Amino acid sequence: MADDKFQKECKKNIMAVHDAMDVLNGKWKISIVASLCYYHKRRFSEILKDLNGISNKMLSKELKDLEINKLIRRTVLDTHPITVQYELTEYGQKLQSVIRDLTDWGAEHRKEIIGK
Amino acid sequence: MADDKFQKECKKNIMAVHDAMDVLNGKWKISIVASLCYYHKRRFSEILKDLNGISNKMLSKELKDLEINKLIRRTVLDTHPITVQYELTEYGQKLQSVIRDLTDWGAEHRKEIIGK
DNA sequence: CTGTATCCGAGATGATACTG
DNA sequence: CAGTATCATCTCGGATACAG
Repeated sequence: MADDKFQKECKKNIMAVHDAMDVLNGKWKISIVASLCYYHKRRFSEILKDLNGISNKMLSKELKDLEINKLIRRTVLDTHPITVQYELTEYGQKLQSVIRDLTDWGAEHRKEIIGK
Repeated sequence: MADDKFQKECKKNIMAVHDAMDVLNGKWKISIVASLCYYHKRRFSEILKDLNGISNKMLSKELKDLEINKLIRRTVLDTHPITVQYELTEYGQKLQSVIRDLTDWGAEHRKEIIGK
């Protein structure tokens, strides 16, 4: 029946969200994606400053995770000393609408919190 | 200069995202919101089934967190035995576009993964 | 500058049993 | 049915020092 179809649809959608969050878990990943989403190209030390409170160890680990999942691309630049540039892959860029929505919501949320 | 303004804008956006994720942290919160987003009204035991692998303890805790942050509303129904209904608040409903984007992305992501 | 290595504690999460 | 209580585990994540 139609109810059954609705159930399956919901279940599938919820699983999709869960799959997405599997890749984006952790305290910092989404913020990192956000940084690359807005700056487009960004260096290790720059991202370190973008995210208030993250340690270099965590940033290193999270970047590695994101790279493994093909969300970001890592490029070593031929400078002295070496610098490394990160950017979203075409695939990672598909998260832009998510980031923008979250930005809007987060900004509103901040107002709510401060308002109290 | 304009560059300065751009910087501030980026920083602000990244902070907004981080604020949003502060409320939505944890392995399950976004999936719970997704469940309520698609089902609109949902009972404790139903959500338990929606999210594959969550324990009742975690669900209880996450629901409490979400309620404290005014994202969901908890209603005790006068049935025998008692049943409890959860739903998004008007405020929580503002996350719908985030959820929908994540659903789309997650579905695509799943295809990518399975494709390998 | 961009990481890695190590140590450590706190909190997140899970399994199971239990209560109103 | 909707949780709580308890215990065990495991991962996250910070601090610090070090390396190429």
